[in-house]
Amino acid sequence: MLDASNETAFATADATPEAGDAHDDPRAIERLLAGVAIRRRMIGARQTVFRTGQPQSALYLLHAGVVRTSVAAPDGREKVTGFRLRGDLLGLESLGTGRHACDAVALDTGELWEIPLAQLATIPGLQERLAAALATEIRRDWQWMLTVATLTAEQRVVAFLLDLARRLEALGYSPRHVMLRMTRGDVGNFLSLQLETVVRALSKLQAGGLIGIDHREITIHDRAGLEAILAPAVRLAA
Amino acid sequence: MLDASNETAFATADATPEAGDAHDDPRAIERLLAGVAIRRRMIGARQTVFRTGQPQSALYLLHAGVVRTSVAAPDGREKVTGFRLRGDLLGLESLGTGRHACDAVALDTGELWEIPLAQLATIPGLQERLAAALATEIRRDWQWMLTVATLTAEQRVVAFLLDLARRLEALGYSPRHVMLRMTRGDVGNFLSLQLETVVRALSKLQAGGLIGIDHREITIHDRAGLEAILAPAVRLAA
DNA sequence: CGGCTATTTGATCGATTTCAAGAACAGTGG
DNA sequence: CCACTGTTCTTGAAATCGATCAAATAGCCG
Repeated sequence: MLDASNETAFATADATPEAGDAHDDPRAIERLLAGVAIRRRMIGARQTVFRTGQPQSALYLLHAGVVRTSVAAPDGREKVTGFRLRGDLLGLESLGTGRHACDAVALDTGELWEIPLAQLATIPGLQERLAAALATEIRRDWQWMLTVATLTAEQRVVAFLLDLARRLEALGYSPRHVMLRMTRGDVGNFLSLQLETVVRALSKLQAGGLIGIDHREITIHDRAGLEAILAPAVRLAA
Repeated sequence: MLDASNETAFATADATPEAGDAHDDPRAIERLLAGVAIRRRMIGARQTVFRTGQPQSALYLLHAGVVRTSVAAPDGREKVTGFRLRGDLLGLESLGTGRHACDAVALDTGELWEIPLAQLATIPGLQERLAAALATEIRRDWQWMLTVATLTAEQRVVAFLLDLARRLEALGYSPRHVMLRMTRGDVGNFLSLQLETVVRALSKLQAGGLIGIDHREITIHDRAGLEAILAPAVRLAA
């Protein structure tokens, strides 16, 4: 039978969609790449890793920095699909098409490890891990779809902060200090909110003493309080 | 080489997210399975193919019928992630976890081809195709996220109808007659709308002579007119 | 023939968007 | 080093689209 470890935890942590995938050790893929010819690429803020339509020649393992991925319609409508941190693979969504299917833009300076597509089949065990990484991305997307579709503006912002704090903590950073590398507009786009709504939600959380705001540096003062904001939805289960 | 037909068409047909993946011939995977030990499984309306948390032992190739996939939070909040038709693979999102990550429920009678996970590695060329299928699902999800996040209620309903019509046409059905196997509530959940909003949108389209409604059977009277409803967004590009 | 689910339409409400305007900040070049 | 310029952030006020509440009808299934 199933215990609470995976999917239940996944569901409980619904507001932080990636929680259930802790078994995807960020360093697992790095280990697989030992001895493989990898090109390192440094990247500066606002530089693009790749753009929609460009021929895809490699996957990129993000080794440092933060990258925003987004899809866009020809009329300019745009949707941020995620913010990628160290250990995340970029370009997975384009496998099988030959061309990139999204834009990937660095939000600060970073480092990418380039894995040529030609090498993929030659690395033992990588195929299975790639499939697993793709599946993880799908589950992540679905959890955010659920979050965006069912929570209020304030709850979404809280879910975003807690998710980011958790991911940063997993990478060894302080879970209390969340440095936003993206604009309020980016956050809003990701959460399907206007940037003013994000600002208001953050202001309200600050006014309530739950967080501190210093420009892009968010300090989490009351984690339990933040989680309580997500709880009303959870409590309905009782 | 790859011409512009893929991603460009993908972008232009943004309202019908799966348009760009026509190269994913539904029968391509069926061909790969020639000679492989496949168990067929018939399924009736409202029966579940699998549920979140169940051990995953196989992938399922949907050979007939329509299946609704959804994720849920413990408090009952639920999000429909897609409606699967003939040729779609079920269970991809769970690869690497050992347990199913969503619910899959048949909306009418259907037939599933069961591909045991143990067989996956033994079928030549399937690994690459699985990765491609997973990537296609990610792009599909992102396009719907974009659609839901940026279009009005009426536009979303139109996008849904056109997408379904296109997919059914690709399977050999009439592009004029869209048989909805799901409830208005299901459609609304998928589009992040209340069922009443879906009803009103459909009623308005019918009043405008664009479609005909006979319970779950939708007849598309004016395809160009429907596309024009999506056009205002597109026109902004000029 | 019930009993339940699904659909439809109307009326009202409200959370978020939209519009507006000022302030703070960051990057740039002189 | 500092002025300049454009971006980002913040807050207020008003408007709106879709949600919510309500109720009647119609199907469907057993």
